[in-house]
Amino acid sequence: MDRIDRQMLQLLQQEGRLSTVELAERVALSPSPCARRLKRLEDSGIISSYRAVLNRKLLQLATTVFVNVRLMHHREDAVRLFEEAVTTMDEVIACHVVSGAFDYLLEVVVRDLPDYEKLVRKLQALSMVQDITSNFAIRTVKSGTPLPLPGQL
Amino acid sequence: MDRIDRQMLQLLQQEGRLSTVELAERVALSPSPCARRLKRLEDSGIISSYRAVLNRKLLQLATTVFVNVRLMHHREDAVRLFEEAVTTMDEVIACHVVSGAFDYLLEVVVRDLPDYEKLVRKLQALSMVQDITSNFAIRTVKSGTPLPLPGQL
DNA sequence: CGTGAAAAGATACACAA
DNA sequence: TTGTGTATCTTTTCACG
Repeated sequence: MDRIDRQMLQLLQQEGRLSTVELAERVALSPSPCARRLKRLEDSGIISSYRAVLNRKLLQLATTVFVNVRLMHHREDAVRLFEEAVTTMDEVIACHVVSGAFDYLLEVVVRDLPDYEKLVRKLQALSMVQDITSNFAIRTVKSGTPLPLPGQL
Repeated sequence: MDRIDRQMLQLLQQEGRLSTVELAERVALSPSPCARRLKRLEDSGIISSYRAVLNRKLLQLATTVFVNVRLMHHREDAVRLFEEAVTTMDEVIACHVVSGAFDYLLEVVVRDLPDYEKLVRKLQALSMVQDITSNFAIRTVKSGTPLPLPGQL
């Protein structure tokens, strides 16, 4: 893992469909070693996948909400059931166990407020959920930025 | 925008490097119309980009923190300067203006607690920042899930 | 790591249904 | 609008220096 690997990762985070040849040019390498490095990065799991990024506005999914959830208690089965429920909800595109006053932070993407309300009701219907608090994303300043790769790996 | 387009988007959100031919097979179409549709989705901006997704643990970027920021006031120049500052901070991979008690929600990725502290100090050094609160991501239940595409577009 | 050549695959287009 | 076929171009792969 050297400077060139990091450079490749940086580029692929922005243009995931770069071919080996294009990538090679940009990192000033010939295609062969570039392909070898890329394969190594993929096989090792450092590159875990490639994804298309969609425009939410154009898809009428303009409403992003951050929902904080607190559970009643933290018995193992309640936790498991909650996480399974959340996993099946497509509107929830991210879910983290977090420190602080709440147990979970969910990132929710919906079309509009009625759809948001439906989701909230689904969450509140879960018996292990104590309470939830929502914060609407009014504007996105930045998102999906490339990861800051540590320079000394 | 019909069922096939949605199917393509769904697939590309999970496998961004699918070729036109592979994609065509999976949506039961021949390559030509599939390529035409894909081009349309790209040109229209519905597909905004393709990205490689990296494994944070393997890159020693295991610490994700959600940082809430409140500004002193909301004069236009203070807001602009704050957002410019945040935009230049590589550790901040997302930043939203949010409703609720705070003004901004930042998603921060760092290597460890010392690096986290450095970032907090950078934020606190900004004169327009009133206060910040951090919530650590202890565990990620789900993240980067495909968007829930509305079925009736 | 680089070069070169061979093989495989993808894209683009014209035309027909 | 989709399907077929073809031609072209690009990419990938691999052996070897």
